Amino acid sequence: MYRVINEDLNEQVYRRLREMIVKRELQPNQKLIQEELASRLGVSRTPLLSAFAKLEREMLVKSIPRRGYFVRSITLKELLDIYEIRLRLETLGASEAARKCDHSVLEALSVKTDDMISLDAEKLKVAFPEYDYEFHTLIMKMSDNDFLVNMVGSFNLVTLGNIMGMYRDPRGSLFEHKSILGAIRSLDCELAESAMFSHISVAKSRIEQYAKDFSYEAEER
Amino acid sequence: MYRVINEDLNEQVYRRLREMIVKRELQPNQKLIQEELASRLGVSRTPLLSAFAKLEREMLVKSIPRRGYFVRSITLKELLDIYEIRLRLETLGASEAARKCDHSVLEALSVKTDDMISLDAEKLKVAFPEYDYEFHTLIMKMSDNDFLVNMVGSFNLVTLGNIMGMYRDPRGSLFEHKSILGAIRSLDCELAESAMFSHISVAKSRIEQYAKDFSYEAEER
DNA sequence: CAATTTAAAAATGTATTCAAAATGAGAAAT
DNA sequence: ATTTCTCATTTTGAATACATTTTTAAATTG
Repeated sequence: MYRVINEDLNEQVYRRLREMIVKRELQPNQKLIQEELASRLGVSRTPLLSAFAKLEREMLVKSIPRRGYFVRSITLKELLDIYEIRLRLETLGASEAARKCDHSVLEALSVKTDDMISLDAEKLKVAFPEYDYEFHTLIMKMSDNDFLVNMVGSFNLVTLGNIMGMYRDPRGSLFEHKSILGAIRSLDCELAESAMFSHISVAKSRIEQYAKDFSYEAEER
Repeated sequence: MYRVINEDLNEQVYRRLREMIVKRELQPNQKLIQEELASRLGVSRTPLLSAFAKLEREMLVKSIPRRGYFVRSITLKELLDIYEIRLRLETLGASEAARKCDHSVLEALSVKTDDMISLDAEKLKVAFPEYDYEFHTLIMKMSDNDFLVNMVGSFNLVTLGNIMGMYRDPRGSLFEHKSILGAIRSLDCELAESAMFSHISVAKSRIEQYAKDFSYEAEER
């Protein structure tokens, strides 16, 4: 009676695998041995293959025919390429979000942001990545452009898996988030767009800086 | 001996299905009966399911658990949403293409464009869609941002399937293409970006106009 | 001892099978 | 005549089965 089945195994396996990759339970470049993974997840290889197909299209996994599926690793160049795209897409999203602003979502997000600000440094570091993903995703949702939600979602996911542990000061990001939210609240499209632009620009240069300092290893393909 | 196997059945089936959808051999909203399709393509349902999974992620197909897969139909709103995204992404691509210009690709594309211009109206109408897809794809390839190539490719595909037969005057597009190519040839990023912007803007308003004139049917979801 | 060959084991790609759910046609009831 | 119910048929979801290829490790060779 209470049961809701709008998710089949395919979908569940897909979500779980995605999570395992993003959280680095599955290492970059690691081969995904089908039997092993399937029994680990308690399913057969069949739903696994559909999940691989989806993950391949969002560049989280790579297929080499007859040799198997591998967790895709991202080079620094690719990470910056993604930021270049985010810079274009998320500004569009922010602008549209300001136009179609849903205040209940907006206020919920504001509260969450304030909550994060009041956390101590240690807790913040742990909780930030997931919050950050949600922040960006929800703003895209406010734009009411499903394609945008989809694409930005999968990019942020790729980003997420790759910048874990290279955040500098999450607190700075939080204040940038607040100004983006402020612009959306006042329905100012252009301001929202430029606030988002500088937010992502900062993140991007943070990565460039990090790459210089710690010579981000460019994994071969 | 001559055989090259870097494509498995999954990939072949995926490509073929994609083509069938874009070329309207499979109608929007049509249910994809697995056994039937599988035997039509001469494969089992297994590779079909992987193909569905990929097509679902690029929004060409929609899954309703326990009921099946359906060819996704695109509403006018969604089509315009896609154009909004193309406007952001392809401008980025054009700008980068001008920065990293590969002259051999550029000249090949220029020749092709001139060839199109010299076709008579009837032939042009037939040949244009495929050429147009190639034009936009190759420019993204010149940008050397794989993610961009991927995303724009799948969007243009969706577009392609939906604006077939609603082109007004392909010849106008061709001259816009020439000015984009000119800007890239002279390595002028900003000019390339703005030329691409106005090209896509024109296409977008053409669609808006078409929608007004012929009341584009907004298919229900 | 390194390089090559060979044979066994493991893993992949794909088809097949089977249980559970959805669909559809006809019978019964209102 | 329309709705509801029943049951056979179709279709899906997911596991299993099997042929082919890849990997591995041992055995052989130079």
